[in-house]
Amino acid sequence: MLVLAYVENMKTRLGFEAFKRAGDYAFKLSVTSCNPLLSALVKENEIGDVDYVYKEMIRRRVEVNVISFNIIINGMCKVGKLNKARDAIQDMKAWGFLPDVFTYNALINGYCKKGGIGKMYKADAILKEMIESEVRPNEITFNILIDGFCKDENISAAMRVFEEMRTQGLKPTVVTYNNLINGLCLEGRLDEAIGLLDEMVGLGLKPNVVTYNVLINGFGKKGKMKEATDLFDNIVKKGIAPTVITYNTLIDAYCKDGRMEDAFALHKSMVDRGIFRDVSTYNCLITGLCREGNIPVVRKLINEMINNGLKADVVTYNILIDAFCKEGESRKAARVLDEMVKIGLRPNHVTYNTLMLGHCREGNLRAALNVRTQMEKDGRRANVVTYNVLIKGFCKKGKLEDANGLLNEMLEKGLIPNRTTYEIVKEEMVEKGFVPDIEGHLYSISAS
DNA sequence: ATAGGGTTAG
Repeated sequence: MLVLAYVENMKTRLGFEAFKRAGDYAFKLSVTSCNPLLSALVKENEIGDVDYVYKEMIRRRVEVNVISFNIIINGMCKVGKLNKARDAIQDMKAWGFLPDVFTYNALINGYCKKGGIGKMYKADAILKEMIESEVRPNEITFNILIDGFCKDENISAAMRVFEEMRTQGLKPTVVTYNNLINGLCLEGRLDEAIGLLDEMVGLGLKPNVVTYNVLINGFGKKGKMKEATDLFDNIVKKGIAPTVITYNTLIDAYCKDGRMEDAFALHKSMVDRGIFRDVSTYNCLITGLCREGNIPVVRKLINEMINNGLKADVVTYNILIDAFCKEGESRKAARVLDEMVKIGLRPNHVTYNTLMLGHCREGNLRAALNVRTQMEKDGRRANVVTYNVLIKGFCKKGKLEDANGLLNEMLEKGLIPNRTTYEIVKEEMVEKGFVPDIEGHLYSISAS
């Protein structure tokens, strides 16, 4: 069977083409080749093609099974198409398949990852729905929830899920501990993170490279470079192979600490270890160099990156735009944005917001507003950061009425002000005697 | 032939 042969050889595109060529002869296709194809497409994030294969499987009357549905539902959840996932669950029921633990885990994971307010509440509701349908959650279900609460900066809720998991007789795994350690690290609670590391070792669980990566990241972010470096040395001593992420994490920490020589030493040693540097490696180094104003070496690095077969990505361009803006060269930054569009990269919210911030810092509100128009033409809607940048820009120019108008506009659009919004309004408006329409509203935000 | 964790920019 051609489709399966291609997919097994990691030639997903060819497998997909063979699927299309197979025509209407169902006997040529079976679930044993369609499911691996679906699975490969999901891994490559080709959700449009997943949708196509799914519809065609139904149309051609390929026999589908519960695994087909689970792969499709997981794919939709991974790209945040939660409503589509729910539709697929209706389809699977109509076909006589009941959702199982894979189906529910995919859906819970989708809600945990999608972000937005109340997402964990929804994830919790699905857990209840799952239990009511007599599908038992497994350790993966709990790991997903723990990670979700940690990313929601709700460690205490994550700890409660951790307890619940044990009550259910499920044993925590390395992933469970990694999630919790990461949550604590991101909150700067490093002592507690180390406490959990000891606890997991005490239980006979072996920390893996991810455990070390999250710890290195946690200590690095706090500027505790001695500890971060020791952890890195520990990995090697324990015979655990560092990955490109381990290197990137430590390189980034050195760069932020202004230790560019140490960062470049690591960058060099990656070659000796046979670890391929990726765009992130270069982006970390370029950020560090830009901060030092060392543009000649930035150029050299970009050339090296291209020679290694890597291409600058949106993040690379965002770094360069930010660097020009910080030098008071927003017009040059605008040209960098044009250049990225020319080579086929689509600017994201960060790109536009960064450039707008640069214009605002130079007091050029017109240019900032033009960028906003450009961003909306590009189909990127203004977000909270966009408004924060503009509101602060107008305040700095003494145009408090306009800033007040922007605040109202932001609320009308259903955007939720964040802590930065609150601080800008407090420092730039309220403390200067101007009372914005939504002052009371903002106080309730700052309280939460 | 199906699920969970780690790095970068405002």
